[in-house]
Amino acid sequence: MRENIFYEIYHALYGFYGPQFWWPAETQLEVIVGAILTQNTAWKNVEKAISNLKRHSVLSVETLSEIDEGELAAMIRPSGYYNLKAGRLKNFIVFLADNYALSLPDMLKQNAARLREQLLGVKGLGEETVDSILLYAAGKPVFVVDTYTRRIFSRHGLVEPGDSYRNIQSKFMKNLKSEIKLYNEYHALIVSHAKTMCTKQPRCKECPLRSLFKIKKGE
DNA sequence: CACCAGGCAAGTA
DNA sequence: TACTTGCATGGT
Repeated sequence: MRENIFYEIYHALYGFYGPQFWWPAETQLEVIVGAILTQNTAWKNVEKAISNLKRHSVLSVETLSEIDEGELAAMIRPSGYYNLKAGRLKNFIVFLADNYALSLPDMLKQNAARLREQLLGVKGLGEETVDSILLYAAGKPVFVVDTYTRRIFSRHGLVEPGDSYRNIQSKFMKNLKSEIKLYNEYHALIVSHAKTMCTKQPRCKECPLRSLFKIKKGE
């Protein structure tokens, strides 16, 4: 009895890259801030921005709620789209104040489906950002879909290129047990794979997925 | 020099 | 509904 392909890929990636220890952050707030700052942005630039926030001691709910948006924008400048993202961070803090009295623990205790809907209502938080918060900050069993997931899995014919976010997400969640650790590692492994192998050396001999697929022509 | 990176919202047809 | 565009820095 052969396990399904979603598990096979997971085990192949895990065996090759090992545990990823995600999310790279010290606190739950740092996960949330990082999730917003990394939107269409290299993580290395996000690290610089977060480092600035720590250096100025503004990586707390209270200080973020009080800091001037322009000053905040200046600090996160290295992460790009800094005016936009300063506004998005503020939008989140205002949401937290209005709905959870600025209590991050209270927010993270909320029912996953309800919290997802609430966060999607915050301007600047889309599906990937929200699901990253749910999984990596709140510890909810929610699978995170990103551009790498789309690229790799559509290339291998497991999802359609035009599939909606929710559609792709449900394919993973139907084929995998609802386990936080599994979802955590899987998404992180996809990112690691995409960064280290997939884009740089497509179909190279060392690819851990090589034996699992007959790669479609054209790429 | 061009291109991309752990997206999202708003505008257009 | 399905495209297109603006947002912006820093690395390759």
